[in-house]
Amino acid sequence: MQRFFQALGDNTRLRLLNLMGEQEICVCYFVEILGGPQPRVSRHLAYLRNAGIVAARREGKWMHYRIVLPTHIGATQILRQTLNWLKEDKAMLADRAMLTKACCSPAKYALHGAPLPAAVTGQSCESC
Amino acid sequence: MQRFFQALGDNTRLRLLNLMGEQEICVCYFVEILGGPQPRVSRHLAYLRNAGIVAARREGKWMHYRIVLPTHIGATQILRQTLNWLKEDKAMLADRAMLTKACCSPAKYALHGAPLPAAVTGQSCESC
DNA sequence: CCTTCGCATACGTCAATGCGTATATATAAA
DNA sequence: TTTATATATACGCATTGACGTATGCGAAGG
Repeated sequence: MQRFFQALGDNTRLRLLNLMGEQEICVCYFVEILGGPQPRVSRHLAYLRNAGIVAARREGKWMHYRIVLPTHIGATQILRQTLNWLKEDKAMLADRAMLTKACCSPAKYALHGAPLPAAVTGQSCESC
Repeated sequence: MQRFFQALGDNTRLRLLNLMGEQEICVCYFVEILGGPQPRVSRHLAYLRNAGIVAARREGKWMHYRIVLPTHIGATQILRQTLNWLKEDKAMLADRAMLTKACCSPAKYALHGAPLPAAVTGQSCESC
């Protein structure tokens, strides 16, 4: 329980969770959107993994992360509430916007050949 | 937001919040029930105060702490959910039980003259 | 006053954690 | 098999935070 809240007590990890939301996301998108060096993203993902909040799936060279809802119902509700809270935050909204725009200019975000997240695949983008 | 979760990411602070619940509690009860040295309680209360989660009120020599619901509705819901989660925990339940029993044997808990918490005042205790 | 009591803070120490840089690992491509 | 790409981990460093002990501060009572 303590560990659960500690995992949520970091802005980078909150950004990662916000980007995952309901869907599975490739690590390369995290790196691109957060903007910092790649090991930072990887370390925070490992932290969330150790806390049991996310799970990883390998697909070729790429790793996809997704949120796994906790076994305890109370923790699940708190996690959902937290994700809803993140939706109201302006910076978090900007992050999600970048994820959507990635379908328009993958080259711009240096995502050459990276698999598109589920929400982007087959989705129309108004700025295209 | 980060700060909010960091404040919840410590077992001692969760115990303090659990004891406060809906009511105002005197610091001496925290010290007695948690069992450790007094500065530990005081420091964690200060942490919660700085995070804006609790507020203090002086009454003579005694300090009373209470939970203040955050201005943001989302944070309030998460805090409530957390308190409900604490209610299911066995150790937390034992803490609250000690608070109830305090009305039966204040001498046993070395609470000589300390003001009784609101929930205990005028409340009948089955073991008396 | 001066003491006592309840609580807060200062101090030093130690473990945990975040960071960037460098490097290891794993898969795919050439 | 060599090389490149995607991700993870190792390392050293700086910061945070939890701890116990000692001390300061405010309020009550002698």
